[in-house]
Amino acid sequence: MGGRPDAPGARGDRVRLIDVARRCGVTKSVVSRVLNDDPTLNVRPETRRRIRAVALELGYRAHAGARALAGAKARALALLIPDVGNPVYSRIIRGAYRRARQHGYVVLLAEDPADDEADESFADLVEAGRVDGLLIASAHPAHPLLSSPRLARIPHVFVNREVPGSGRNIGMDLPAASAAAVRHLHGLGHRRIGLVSGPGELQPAAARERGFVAEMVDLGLGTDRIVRGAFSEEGGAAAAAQLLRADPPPTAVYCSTLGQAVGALHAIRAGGLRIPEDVSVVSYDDLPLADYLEPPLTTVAMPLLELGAAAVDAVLAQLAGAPPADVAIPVPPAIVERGSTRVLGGLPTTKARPRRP
Amino acid sequence: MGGRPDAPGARGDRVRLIDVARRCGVTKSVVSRVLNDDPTLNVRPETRRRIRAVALELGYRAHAGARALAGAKARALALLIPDVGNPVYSRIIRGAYRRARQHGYVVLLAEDPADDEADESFADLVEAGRVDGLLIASAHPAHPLLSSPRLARIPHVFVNREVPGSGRNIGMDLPAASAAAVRHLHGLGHRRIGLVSGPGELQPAAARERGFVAEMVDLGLGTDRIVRGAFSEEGGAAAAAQLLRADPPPTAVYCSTLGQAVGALHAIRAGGLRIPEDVSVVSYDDLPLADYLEPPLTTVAMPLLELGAAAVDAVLAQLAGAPPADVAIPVPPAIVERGSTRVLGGLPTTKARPRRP
DNA sequence: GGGCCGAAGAAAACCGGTTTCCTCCCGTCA
DNA sequence: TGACGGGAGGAAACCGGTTTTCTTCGGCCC
Repeated sequence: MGGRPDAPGARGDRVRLIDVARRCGVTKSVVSRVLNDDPTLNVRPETRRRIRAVALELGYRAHAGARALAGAKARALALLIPDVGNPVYSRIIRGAYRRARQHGYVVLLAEDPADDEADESFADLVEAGRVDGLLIASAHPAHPLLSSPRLARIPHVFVNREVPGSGRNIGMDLPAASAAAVRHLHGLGHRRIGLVSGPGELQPAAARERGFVAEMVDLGLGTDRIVRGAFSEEGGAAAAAQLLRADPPPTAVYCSTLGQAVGALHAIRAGGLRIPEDVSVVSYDDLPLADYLEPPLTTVAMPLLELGAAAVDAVLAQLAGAPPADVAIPVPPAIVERGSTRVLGGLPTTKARPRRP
Repeated sequence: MGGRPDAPGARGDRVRLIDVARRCGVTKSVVSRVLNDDPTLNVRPETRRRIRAVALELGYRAHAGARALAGAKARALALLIPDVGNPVYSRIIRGAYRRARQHGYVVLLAEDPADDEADESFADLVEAGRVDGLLIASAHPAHPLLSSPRLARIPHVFVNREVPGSGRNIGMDLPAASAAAVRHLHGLGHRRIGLVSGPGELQPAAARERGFVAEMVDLGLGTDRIVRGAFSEEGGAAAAAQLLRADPPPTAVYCSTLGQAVGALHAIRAGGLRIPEDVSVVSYDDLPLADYLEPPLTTVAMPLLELGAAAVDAVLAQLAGAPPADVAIPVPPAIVERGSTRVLGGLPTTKARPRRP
């Protein structure tokens, strides 16, 4: 062997495929195929072992750009969320991260501008070849991306807010969530149950509303106490205030988001009523914050980690060649009981018969 | 011109540099240099114009991987945040996004595991060549990355939580924030002011505490009402409860995070006291949620958008060859007055003094 | 009219992988 | 003994940019 002009850190001290190859006395093609588990490759187990060991020892990591360039996958997915300030997404994000990592993928989080900037953002990620697939959280129907033909060229799914007819929806059982809330309140003796719903054009708002209506009807209750408001504290406050103006007012309110519930608590109290003595409140979305509201809020917990994971699975399936398909998360919603609900007219301590007032 | 075997979408219908070049009748080197504003290039203005027009028309976008591979920059920065569920980061994120975009960069958000997985996460982003620089939000002193020699090889800054001595801190005027809160309370007549502080080893907690102490001393007030708790609702609740056990208890409390404030409101009420009649509460961090707490929370608003933008500027400066340097955001904190503070003994309705049960 | 110069662009090497197609060698079988 | 076959790995093209070096051409000067 004549000298060794190939110091490990020849350039920029990045460990390259060829560094591993040289150190093993093989060519880079073999190393590449071993590390990628190419089934068509024939090597001695000993060589395979050695390559793996050296790669590990040197801390080799493929250059994502080079890999993407060579026609292989970038091994990255983008998760587009509309508002990074909304903690609802944090659990979805975590679920997605973990599952992606298990598959050797990275999830890049991006805040989705959802306006005319959206195109730019999309181009930066997809058309620049940074990612292989897209998880789109909470796309509203007017989202510019949805009407762009460019979207069709990359595998993608919709999470947390369905796009009807897309055949790419990863959804939870939203109607079941509403039904659970209604049943819970009904079990506590409530009959006049109001709904703080979301904007009519948003699919998940509509789904929760449908579930609410269906369960109310099933229980033989009236469905006229429904007010729609924005998915925000303000929206919840306004909607709740309007519900309370009904005569007779509801004895219980179900809110479509935790943000709305925060606003509703505020409005109810502003109206001179107590929670839960005068009005019980249940909210969709279980978040840590619920524990620290006044009073702590009873919620419907959704399988968000599973949702994120399932979305990753679905995109990876598309990448593997499968046609897109809707996915329903089988985990059912669960009521998390806290202090904002109470047996109708019941004392804090008594056993109160919930069934027939 | 013999036929045209170069259909626009020769492969995978991606518009390549060479597609633009052919259509302009020049070579790709010229196109590349025009689009990157290479000052050493000599072309006719007409050619330059034509190239730009064609690139735009075709919607050309450079492949990030190819670009990174060719030794140029990937034009992406990673923003590592410890908890995507924490809305504090959302404004920093937005500030960073916007500034980065202005410079033609993309910000990739990643949740920083801050444990043994951190290495993997780092490797996935940095060593895979996906990003050119790192914005590290809220690194705590024991963060595995800080002790890794690999960090030194990539431009990076610390945001929102300083790493003493790193010379890479992008910081706000934390002591000024505390001072503003204290002055505000002092102006309302409060003298016994408590502090719900954060974990002692966290730099920002310490900074806020220092500012608090300094201002209290300046005003000739006692600084013995300081309790440290975790940066969480639980931590705030526990710390506030302990403050209230003092004799005499504080008439006002300043909390180091909004999460702690939520817990503190809870604990204060659980102790049978009213806000703001019995205890005034101010919190660091102004977030939309503050408006909807019971009562709406008076806060100290920090220049978070500016912080994110400044962090991007700093990393880009490092990329351009400048040595790393600490940066102080010049924008001062501002008090946002809401319902949780009141003149000491002031009486909207009554004078009530539940001081001694 | 030849030489020189600068403007305008062409050519080619290279980045670090992936992948397809070869080659070489050895054992086996006819 | 020679052809064959498969195991083990080598060689090279290619991905889409960037960057350095080279060429060509026209005009100007002497």
